[in-house]
Amino acid sequence: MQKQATINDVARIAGVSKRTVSRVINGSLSVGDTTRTRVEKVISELKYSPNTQARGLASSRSYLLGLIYDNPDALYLDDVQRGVLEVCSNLGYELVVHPCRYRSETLLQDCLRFMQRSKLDGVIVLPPVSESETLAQALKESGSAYVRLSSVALDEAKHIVVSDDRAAAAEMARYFAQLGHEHIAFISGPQRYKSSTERMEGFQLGLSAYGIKLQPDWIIEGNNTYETGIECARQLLQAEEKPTAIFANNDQMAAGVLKVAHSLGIKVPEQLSVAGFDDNMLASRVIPALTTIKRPVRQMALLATSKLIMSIENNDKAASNVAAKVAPTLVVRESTARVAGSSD
Amino acid sequence: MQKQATINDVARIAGVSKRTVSRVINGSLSVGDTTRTRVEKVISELKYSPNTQARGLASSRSYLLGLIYDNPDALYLDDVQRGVLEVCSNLGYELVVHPCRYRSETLLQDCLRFMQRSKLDGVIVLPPVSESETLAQALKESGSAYVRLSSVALDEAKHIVVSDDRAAAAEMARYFAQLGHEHIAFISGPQRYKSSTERMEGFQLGLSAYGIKLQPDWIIEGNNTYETGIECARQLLQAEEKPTAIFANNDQMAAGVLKVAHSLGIKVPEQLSVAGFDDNMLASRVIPALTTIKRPVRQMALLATSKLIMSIENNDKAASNVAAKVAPTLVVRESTARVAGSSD
DNA sequence: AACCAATTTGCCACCGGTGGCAAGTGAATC
DNA sequence: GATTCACTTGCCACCGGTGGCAAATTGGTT
Repeated sequence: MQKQATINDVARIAGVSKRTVSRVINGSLSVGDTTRTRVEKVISELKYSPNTQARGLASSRSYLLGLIYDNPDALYLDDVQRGVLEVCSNLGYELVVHPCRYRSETLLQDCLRFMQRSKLDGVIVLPPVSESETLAQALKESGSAYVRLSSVALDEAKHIVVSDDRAAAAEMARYFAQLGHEHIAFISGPQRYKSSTERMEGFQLGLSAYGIKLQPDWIIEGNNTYETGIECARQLLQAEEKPTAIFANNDQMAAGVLKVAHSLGIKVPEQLSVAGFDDNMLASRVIPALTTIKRPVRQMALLATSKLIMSIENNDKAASNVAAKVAPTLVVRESTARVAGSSD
Repeated sequence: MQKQATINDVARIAGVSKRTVSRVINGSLSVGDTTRTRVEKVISELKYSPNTQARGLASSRSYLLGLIYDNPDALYLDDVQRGVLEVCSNLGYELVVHPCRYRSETLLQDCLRFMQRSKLDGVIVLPPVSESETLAQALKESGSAYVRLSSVALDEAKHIVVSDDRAAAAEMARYFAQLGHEHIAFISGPQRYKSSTERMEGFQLGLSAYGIKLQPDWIIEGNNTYETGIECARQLLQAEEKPTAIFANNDQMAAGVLKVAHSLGIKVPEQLSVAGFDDNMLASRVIPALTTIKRPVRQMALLATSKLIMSIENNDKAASNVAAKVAPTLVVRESTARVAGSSD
């Protein structure tokens, strides 16, 4: 357990003051070339690396980012995290993960406390927590850097990355319509989340362009889990009159639909078309592989992190200039087909 | 952006010295009851919470734990992370995640640098990085607290949580044998990882108890991904002579087997039994649902984190006393059946 | 040679806590 | 009433950096 070299050691050996060493570390302009070289040499010889806590204490920077989320799908979280970490490690930041309860009364306290306890330089907020305007407001007021991921443009460009779920859902509608489906059901996510309502509205809008209307009893609300996907699918598929196509708010629930269809002996896609939303790993693993909407999660994470770091490093304009919107795309696989008995 | 209360504010208002406030915060015994109460009142009125950086600087504690891993399965990582976070948030720690490259030359530097840069109090190391003895050695020498997750007991009890994958694989062997299978193939993980060899050896050992021997050309090495699962399954199932059962080193590869079997028109489990290892979310989603081995990942994470925090808080004996071993268990679902044509 | 501005460098206070030790307090003991 | 001792409390230095400002150096002008 050898002791860590300090800035004083470097200063002493290089024969300069610690203030100068500090300047070298922080890439200050006003350091003579010879001095800089000498100091850098000593730094690398001593394998010196500055104490982040001391640095943070003095400069109120921690090089720590936070990721705030509430019980996300494991696959989604993993994608996001990978993306964020990629940028972080390139730019010298570390990532602290922080689950929380969106619906808790103490969400605000909890998140703010988290930020100040760990002295984070900024946070990335995932849905559905990102939909909380009170949290966003509190973050803004506390002067923290933050970026939200969302399905709706809720904030200024520098604070948000949005995916146009509405348009994507409309595209799925168009695809269904073109396959000749008219009896279509939708398994929605919790209606209290914007991402759910966006997708539903987009889907309805898309269908209406073809004169198709979702019957109210063919809109069922799940909570985005596999289990509720199963429940909703049972309701739909055990009824007298069955839809020929089901669009689920995410891949997990779509997988549930496949399971129920299989257990009822309903052939997918011959008798029933099924589609999901996300295009996560599950979508390609199941049989038949799911037609779905690919959300560019990783890309959103990259954008969000870039924005965040730019706004931390006091370059808000640059942060605003990073693209703030991404477009999910339709991915056609095996779970959808032309409606039985229709020609094109 | 209101200013944060400091220890001095609390001290002034409570009419005590900051040293006393510090004592209250740290739960020191030698503080009078009346004083303590008064200070606590002020603390909560001011919503004071100590600055972790300053605290860390003075006491060399950061209340930050690290999670070190290399490209794990998303589902595995999520399970671990949830478990770790559960303990963390109860005990006032935060978690910093740190992916790294196991096979990189700079693994050691990278990890040590990570630890000292962020002044972590301790780290949890996941397989396969946990199998690196040089890293473990370096951690020990640097005096850092650490706990490894592994399939083999590589370290002292206080530094490790192991799952007995060998025994679990043997149990799968027994199960296969009892179903009457004799023509059995195994899709292994990368042989450079102990977790892979443990499972393979356990499986072989288990089979040998029934006089069954794995033919060399029915042992194929994948790399634990779905894609290699598919490749390996093709090799096995397109051959002249096919196995009646395939055991894959993990669920991802088992899912690949299901996909290939389906595309070749081989019925699972009627013509082919398939089993995986992990029991992650995927296992129950696929059709037919996978028979597999449930690894108590979350439990391992909980144990590891408890151990880690105990050993940080200087109670190594207690850390050693926390159970260090967990037993994965067989979960029978729909993908396995008695071999065709056999009675029991 | 004297002067000046621009550039480099150093000094010292400070960030917000903790640790060691001394001082103060009150009750018990003689 | 004086002495002792255990228990509380306060003082001050220190952790390892950064920021503001002054000092020193540099080189170009007049």
